[in-house]
Amino acid sequence: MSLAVRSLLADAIADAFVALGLDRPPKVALERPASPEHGDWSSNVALVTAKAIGRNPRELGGELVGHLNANLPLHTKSVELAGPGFVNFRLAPSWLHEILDTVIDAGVKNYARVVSPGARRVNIEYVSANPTGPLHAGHARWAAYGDALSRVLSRAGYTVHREFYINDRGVQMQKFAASLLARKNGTVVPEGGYHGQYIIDWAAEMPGGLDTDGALEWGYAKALRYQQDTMRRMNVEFDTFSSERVIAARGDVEATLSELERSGCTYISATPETSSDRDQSQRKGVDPDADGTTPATWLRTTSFRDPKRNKPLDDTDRVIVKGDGQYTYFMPDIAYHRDKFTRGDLLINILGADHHGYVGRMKAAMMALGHAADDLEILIGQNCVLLRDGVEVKLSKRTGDIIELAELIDEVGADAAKLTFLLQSIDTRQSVDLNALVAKTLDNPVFYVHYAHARVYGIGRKAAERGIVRADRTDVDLSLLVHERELDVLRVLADLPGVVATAANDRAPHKITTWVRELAGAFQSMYHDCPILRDDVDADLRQSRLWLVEAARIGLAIGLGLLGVSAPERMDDLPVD
RNA sequence: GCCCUCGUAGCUCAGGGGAUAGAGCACCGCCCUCCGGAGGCGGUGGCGCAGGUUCGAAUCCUGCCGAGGGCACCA
Repeated sequence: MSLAVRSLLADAIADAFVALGLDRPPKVALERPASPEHGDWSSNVALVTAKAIGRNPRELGGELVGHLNANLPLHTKSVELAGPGFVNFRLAPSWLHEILDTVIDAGVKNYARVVSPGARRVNIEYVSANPTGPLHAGHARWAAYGDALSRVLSRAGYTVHREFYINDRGVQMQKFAASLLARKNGTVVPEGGYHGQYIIDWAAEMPGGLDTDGALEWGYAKALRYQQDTMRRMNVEFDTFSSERVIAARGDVEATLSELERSGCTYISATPETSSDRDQSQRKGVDPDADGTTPATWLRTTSFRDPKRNKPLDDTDRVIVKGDGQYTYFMPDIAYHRDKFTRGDLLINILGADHHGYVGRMKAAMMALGHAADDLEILIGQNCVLLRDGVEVKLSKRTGDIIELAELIDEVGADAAKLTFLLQSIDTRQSVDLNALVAKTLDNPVFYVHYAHARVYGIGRKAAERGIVRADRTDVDLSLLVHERELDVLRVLADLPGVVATAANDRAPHKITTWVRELAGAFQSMYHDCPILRDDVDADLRQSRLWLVEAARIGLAIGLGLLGVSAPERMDDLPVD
């Protein structure tokens, strides 16, 4: 596979340094140049190392090239010096035939299954909507992202546990129950209640005569079932649904609080500690009359530093037990994160940008519990803007203006919905035009990729019709594949292991989307220019092309699988022309 | 005021130290005696501004401008 070629060439360069009487370079980078004129593989090693050893980069590069040309590595046709000192390798197509062999040997199950250096047991929490209503279209981005990231990390050697947190206690639940009851009884929805149409619909469904607790339990069960059903219909999976109630009932909150207290990271005060308090290491006394506030228990979140930025993780300490003895929402959340560490050594949370302020304090809390700052990774995604007729649709359960995720899936299907949300980085705000997504589905990129995959099966069906059988690979001469379009497909396939590694490392599943679209494009071009089943195609060439098609199928299936998108064998609803 | 993310083609976005910045849509040309044209080939068109680091910056750093989101003893 490409990694094999890469390390083979890197070793050859390192050997060349030694042969020239120089120290072996600490690192030899090799990359696939953007322009084919720069060869198949390129190294900047001369540029990087020249200065340290007091040499001119072009001169050093020239010597390396000279040695490499006298001792050509496997597959290498020639080595050239270019630009400011790049060492460029021009390879024979045989390196791509080797890729083809590797892809077919490894298959969908094992090709591009890589082991990341940082791979470990990871717990990924995503979506985690409050059980007070349906999932809406705004949740879709996190569902698609969390699901795809889980798949990518898993292929990169992580052991993945997927999790959904249910906030089934607290005032939101009370408001939800009160809103249902108000609609049921025809009274006015209370201040701060939920106004969505779904409340009206659900209230009609709800049995009569329930008290607040009864309505709460009924509504909770309804919302949870509904959300879980929606996730299933989107093919988004979870291993665990964690209930705040269960965690609290187990006594985890108290246990966590006393652990924090024992750690010495808490203090009791009416106001947050100031730095001078700390310098004098004195406790601020109870100061009840300052402005009527009573003392609370604080977590010293400001005393932990972010090692990456070398800055404090938080700019003020945080209350965990209020003056009235009640926990803040933060406290049970800490207990939940503590619990998650039983199901992973690395925690990943996927949250919307509106939760950004929460990152530092939770990392600090985990450090107070003895974890490293890097053991909790909070991935903040920018929110998604939904447009209808070019106008932004505001989503709010409170005001009642929501677009249900279930409806979105009804209209466009799970695949189109997911791929749409996986087109771009979560660092960028995404605009999704619902009209375009729904009405112009033919423009949706999922169709292009699906079509490529279905076309592979189409070729298979056509071959069967014509009685053409693919021979054993050992009887097929893959070296007949020399057409640029054929080699392009193999070049893209060669990139996949690296793409998987980068996507995992950067937590960026959209890189898989970019790649799979590229493969689909290379395949379509190849299909157009390289006939396979036509009568005028040489029988041996046909056989090698059939194996190339199989490799493309494997790549498409892996890519789609990593995105959680289906890989159809035929396209059903062809337009009527 | 402070913190986070983003500013790349008319639009939606890739590219996130490397040599001539890519794709889709839109627009303009071609290509159906051919394996599914939901396709293929080509063209027009772009890194917000100013400094800095570097052999090399769309990419890293600083400032400014612009967009979005945060800064509770609410959840």
